[in-house]
Amino acid sequence: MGRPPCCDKIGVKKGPWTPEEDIILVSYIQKNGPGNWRAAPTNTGLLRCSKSCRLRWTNYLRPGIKRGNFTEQEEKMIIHLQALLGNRWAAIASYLPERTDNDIKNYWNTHIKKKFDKLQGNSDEENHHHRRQGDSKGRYSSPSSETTMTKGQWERRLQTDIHMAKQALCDALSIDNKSINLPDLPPSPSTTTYASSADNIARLLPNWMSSSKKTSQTSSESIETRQTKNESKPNMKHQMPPLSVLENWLFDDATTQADLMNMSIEESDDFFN
DNA sequence: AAAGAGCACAACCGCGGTCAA
DNA sequence: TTTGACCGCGGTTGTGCTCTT
Repeated sequence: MGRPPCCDKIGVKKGPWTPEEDIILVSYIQKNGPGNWRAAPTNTGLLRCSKSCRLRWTNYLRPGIKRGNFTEQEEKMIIHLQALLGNRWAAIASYLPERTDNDIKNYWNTHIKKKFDKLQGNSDEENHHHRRQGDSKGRYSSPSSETTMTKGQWERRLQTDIHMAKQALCDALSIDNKSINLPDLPPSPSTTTYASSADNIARLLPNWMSSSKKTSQTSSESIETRQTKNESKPNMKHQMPPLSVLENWLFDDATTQADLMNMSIEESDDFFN
């Protein structure tokens, strides 16, 4: 069909958000809740497209977002979840509720990927395993992109990767179960720039915390504020299973996929040697 | 102190999925 | 069944900041 860009209207503002714009958007969401982004620009008078409003909210203004450096445990989680899920940052972010998918994606691209690049040539297994993740989109979302691979082969390869990733995640979980519960972490050092601190908005809007449905909203509680309106529909990001569920799935699922695993072992020889 | 390089991250772009008419 | 609109996601880019020379 060819959809025209959503932001090609004349007069739609682009670029960094100003504090004033943030306040307007937060005020609007405070009244109406997140969702119905289409109506946000018209109802608020913001010269922004709906997409930009949604992105600004989800990546920055939303309560409960933790900023600053990633902890070692978070990094470990990201690495293993990425191995498990591929570049599905939103899904990964659902297990790190205080981090946005954008943050995780950026962190992966700027930090973790470099670490693996450095390891190239030193550890074959690591390299094979993780380098393959880099083109996961092509492999998983578009099997046809590999010209010689049949659908069956592609599915088996996917199962193989899932199996390997599960093993890796099992290892990580058994190494440090504490990390699963995302214990209280010391406040991360926030940067000084405006755009890196959502607390600015909270300060600008003193009623924000108190007038929301949950009166005393802590960082973790704020996750529940996402369960509003539009978000009643199934959405992995907002119906995040507890990590114990992930653990159970990891261990229980192993039996149900026994056949596939056997198949995968043969396949895996091709991929990891 | 200045200039260039590299880094970090906010924001944009384009595509796919979903749903209603 | 088709079409169009909206939403969400992942990849990519642009820009400001920091580091190095």
